[in-house]
Amino acid sequence: MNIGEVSKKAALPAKTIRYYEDIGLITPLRDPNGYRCFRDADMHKLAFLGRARTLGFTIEDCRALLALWNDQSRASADVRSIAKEHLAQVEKKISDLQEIRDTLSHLVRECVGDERPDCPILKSLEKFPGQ
Amino acid sequence: MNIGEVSKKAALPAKTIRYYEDIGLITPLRDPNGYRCFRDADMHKLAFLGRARTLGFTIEDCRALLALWNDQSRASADVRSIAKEHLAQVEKKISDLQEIRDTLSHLVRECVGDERPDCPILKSLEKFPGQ
DNA sequence: TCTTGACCTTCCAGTTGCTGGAAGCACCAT
DNA sequence: ATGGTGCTTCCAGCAACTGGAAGGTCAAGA
Repeated sequence: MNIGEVSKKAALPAKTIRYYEDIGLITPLRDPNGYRCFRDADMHKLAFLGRARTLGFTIEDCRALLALWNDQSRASADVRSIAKEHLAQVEKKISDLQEIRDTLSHLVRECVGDERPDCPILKSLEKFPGQ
Repeated sequence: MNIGEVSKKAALPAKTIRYYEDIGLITPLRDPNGYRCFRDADMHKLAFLGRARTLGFTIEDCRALLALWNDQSRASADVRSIAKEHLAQVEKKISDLQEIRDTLSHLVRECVGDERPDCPILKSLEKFPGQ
């Protein structure tokens, strides 16, 4: 399989796939003409990567998960701890964003948004953080 | 005021303040010795920037907001539309993250996390996105 | 056979918003 | 004079790609 076909099947841009090769996440073979030649195992890895990335795992998380995936003797607990750690980060991010959303929607609600220059949003932004 | 004092008052790293000058968000004067010399107006702008950034506005948003802030004839509606747009992005991000959290916490709950190599998290990651 | 166009290659630079570090003045206290 | 802190500039790097240039390869059609 050439990169174009793989790109479609794995729903990843060709650029991204080449990048993943650059940083050593995958190692596709090469055809005599120099084209990358992807086997099923590569496809599998890319699908794995695509899924893990959409779940927000970092590239380094992905590298660790791939290693565990390839390790027949891995402990399920190792994988779980990576996922749990990541889950905690996601939850933190959600609550941070919720706080931001609340502040913003409060500001937007307060602002009549007309032609007058008087704007409560800008007024509020003048304040020091935490004040 | 030198950069150190400003850095403390505005709760922004000196590096960040220099960076903001580099990209033209602020233009502090200079003392004869070459040190940056911040006036109250600069402090104000930095406080504004700090607050807007903690609310997740991009630098370009901040540039636009600062311009509106300095524009006596601005319409409150212009500011409101930036804030609303940003609010929509924040809400989108929250719901994306919530979906991710749900998937992840489901996976983590499913996984017993023991010494055995059998791991439902890795199994699930094998699937193509959307399958 | 030639040409066209799609597809592939590599390499370099840019994105966002800083952050770290090196090398070198400036200033103040002892 | 010396030490320590604070200031300056500049260069490089982070994550995770993305865009674009310059060029090789392949299959189909005139």
